[in-house]
Amino acid sequence: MGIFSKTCEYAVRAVFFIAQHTADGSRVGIKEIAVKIDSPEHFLAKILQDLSKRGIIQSVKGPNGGFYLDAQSLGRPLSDVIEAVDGGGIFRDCGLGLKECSSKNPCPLHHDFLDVRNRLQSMLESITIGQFNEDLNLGIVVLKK
Amino acid sequence: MGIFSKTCEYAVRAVFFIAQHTADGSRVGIKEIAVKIDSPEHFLAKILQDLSKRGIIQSVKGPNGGFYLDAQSLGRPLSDVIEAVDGGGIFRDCGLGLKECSSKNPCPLHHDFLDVRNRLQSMLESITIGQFNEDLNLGIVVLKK
DNA sequence: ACAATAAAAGACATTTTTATCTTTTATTGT
DNA sequence: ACAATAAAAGATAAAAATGTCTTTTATTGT
Ligand code: FES
Ligand code: FES
Repeated sequence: MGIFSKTCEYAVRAVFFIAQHTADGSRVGIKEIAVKIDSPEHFLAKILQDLSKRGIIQSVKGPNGGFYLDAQSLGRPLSDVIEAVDGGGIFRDCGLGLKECSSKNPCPLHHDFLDVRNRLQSMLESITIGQFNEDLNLGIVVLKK
Repeated sequence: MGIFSKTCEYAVRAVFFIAQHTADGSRVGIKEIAVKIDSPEHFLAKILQDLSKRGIIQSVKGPNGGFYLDAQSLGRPLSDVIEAVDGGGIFRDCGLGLKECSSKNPCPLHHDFLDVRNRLQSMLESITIGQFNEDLNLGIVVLKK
């Protein structure tokens, strides 16, 4: 497994895809998303249901329904998606699994890990979901394979 | 879960503990290790068996037996333990789970992730298992709680 | 040789993650 | 109202990670 859970990877890829395809206010369906980001449809559906309940993404049922992002969602930092799915532990927890991670009670890796975690966090906090669209639309980045 | 699997966390904590307690050539038993690093004994036994087979740590059976580290093992970078347990994916794989992670086929996070991964890797490669002993012996770092 | 010791190995159980399928509910256009 | 649509919700299932227990093998000291 990578840094994030597979569930989280699907979530981020899906959110990017939704952002890219709904900038104009339209919606995109679960089937298309699943195919385009290469994820299992029904599993992804669960993930998006959860994100929808949390207000990270928006959805409407029925004809022409689907998932989309409103202005507020587009303005969220990507870290919100990560936290919603995997929790914020990755930004805070000890790399060696110790319960209390602090400078007063450091494990051998504490200080170095702090640096890595902070970098990861600030990177994911400093860019919004919407901002990725530019690169996606320019075709210089990709969401599949 | 943190950056590493729980299995990997146990492994690293155990290796540190072994290093600290066998600098003089003695051995330390699985029961003591498990208690001191707060891990399930039999599960940890499996992990250490594997590390022993791979030559990352050393072991001898029988009375006064146990686990220890020879000079070569003490000189290994910590990244060797991580790779043995979790594989090297964490240093190489795409943060969004794409199969081919490269600058020619980058996901939206590729460049930022590259930086984070490289930092993590160089940090884990640049310090040897034995080098952690100083801090451990000085009591300024800890392996439990 | 023998008994004690401690890791290695094997078998099994639980939990979490990942995945699939079916039914229900909300929405839309006619 | 009605039929079509698409997400929400529910029920299972498969796979992987994590954890426990028992038996076997190698080593040591006597
Ligand atoms: S105590 Fe381990 S990373 Fe802080
Ligand atoms: S393609 Fe995603 S991190 Fe490289």
